Amino acid sequence: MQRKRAPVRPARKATGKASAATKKSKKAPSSASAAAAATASTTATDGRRRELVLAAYKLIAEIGLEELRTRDIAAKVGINISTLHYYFETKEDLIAAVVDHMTELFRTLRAPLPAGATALEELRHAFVTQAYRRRVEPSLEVVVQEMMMRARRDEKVRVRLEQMLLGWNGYVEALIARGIASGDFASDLDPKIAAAIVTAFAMGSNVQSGVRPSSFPQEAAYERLVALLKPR
Amino acid sequence: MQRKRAPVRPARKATGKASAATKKSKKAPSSASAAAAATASTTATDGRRRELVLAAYKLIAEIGLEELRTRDIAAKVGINISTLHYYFETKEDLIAAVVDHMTELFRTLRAPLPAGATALEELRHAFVTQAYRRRVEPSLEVVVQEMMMRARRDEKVRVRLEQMLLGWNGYVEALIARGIASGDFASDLDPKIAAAIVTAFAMGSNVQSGVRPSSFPQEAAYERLVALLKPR
DNA sequence: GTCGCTCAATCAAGTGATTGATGGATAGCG
DNA sequence: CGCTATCCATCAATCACTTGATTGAGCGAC
Repeated sequence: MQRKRAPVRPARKATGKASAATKKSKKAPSSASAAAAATASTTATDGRRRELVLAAYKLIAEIGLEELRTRDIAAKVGINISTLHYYFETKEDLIAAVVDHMTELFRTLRAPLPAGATALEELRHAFVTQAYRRRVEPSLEVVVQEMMMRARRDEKVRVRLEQMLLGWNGYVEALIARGIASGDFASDLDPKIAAAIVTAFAMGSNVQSGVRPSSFPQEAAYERLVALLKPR
Repeated sequence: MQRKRAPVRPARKATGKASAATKKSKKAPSSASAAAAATASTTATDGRRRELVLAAYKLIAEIGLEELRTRDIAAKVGINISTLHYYFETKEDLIAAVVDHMTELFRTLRAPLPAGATALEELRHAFVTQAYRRRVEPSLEVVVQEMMMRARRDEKVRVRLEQMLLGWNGYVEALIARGIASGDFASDLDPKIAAAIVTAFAMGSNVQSGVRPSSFPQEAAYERLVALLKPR
């Protein structure tokens, strides 16, 4: 974003272009080779990409995007900076890949939901899941918030984050709609609006907890909010 | 935070210490001279400090803390970098001053509240104020969010932000307590918990709106949330 | 004449990215 | 099978520029 220096020496430009073109098609064979090699694939090309993404993800959680350096990411993986640039053309690309990883975590990392749970139980469970994420993967909410900030200026990040938020709101919306139908939630609720309230609260609650973790009554507030949605 | 280089040449160390000591006492005469000189004070020492803080504040809103550079701040004011360092020993100090300015804006920038408003009207008005701030000072919410992120790693910022959040929550809490007493809000509400819900929602609502401004129903959600607090 | 304010010049440590080369695996050919 | 042509993954070295901070001097005012 601030580097973008024009190529100094136009030599080897053909090779450069070729490598760039190759890189695009490199994502494809990953799943294929993984399926074929089963166990040994973790050290291959796909493994390196993943290692870099994981290292960047952890570093962002530790020191923030503001102080994230490509050298530190490479060092954490134990490779040279040029090797990092072999897998990701720019720092920006790597960050976008981190957002993908983060989104995947956000989607899959959930506390187990008892089968046959009612809508009310499932909405309560959404909070349990939030606490669960904080316990087993405390980096996640930090990285999410860092990316929210970056989304303002980085288009790649914005697009991905928008999808994540839409998916999350959609899930909660469907859940509340189901709860209204079953009588768990007040019948005069608009599912979309109620979902906006719940997700905005959850997000702002995490932000405030980041600044004043001891004095913000996160659990009680969520519990009370869910209760407010019940029929009166 | 990442520079902190030890002084290269220990020469003029006494002067350095003296200037540092002088700087602390420099905040004091600002108000005194301002009161004395009335109009001409804006160009004096106090004016420069203020100019720098305002320039930094605007730059943070435009490009974010991640890409904030002291050179750009100085250039925006039209002065040299060393002059910036004459007023603020470190970048960190300047940022802390920006937080103070931001907090002051957050406190004072409010849509006019009709006299004799009920608690319910005043809570609604809090949302009107939020919209008002977005209109007359759109930078504010961006800077607040940027600072929230930085608070994790910058103690000076964290302390100031914590105070701001406590003040805000306290205001809403008192407001809700008053509303409960007057019958505007449900009697079974815990003011502290309800305030946490309202402020967390407001904050998360701003964050989501930053990423997906068009699709997030900010107004309707706030309106509905306030309605949920009414007696049933 | 000294005190507050300012700047040109410079420092030292970065900072993202590039280059050219190298060891090793794989494929192609006779 | 043996030999070479590619390609993949990697790195040391370096580029061109950035970045927060410092120094020492100049200038106007009181």
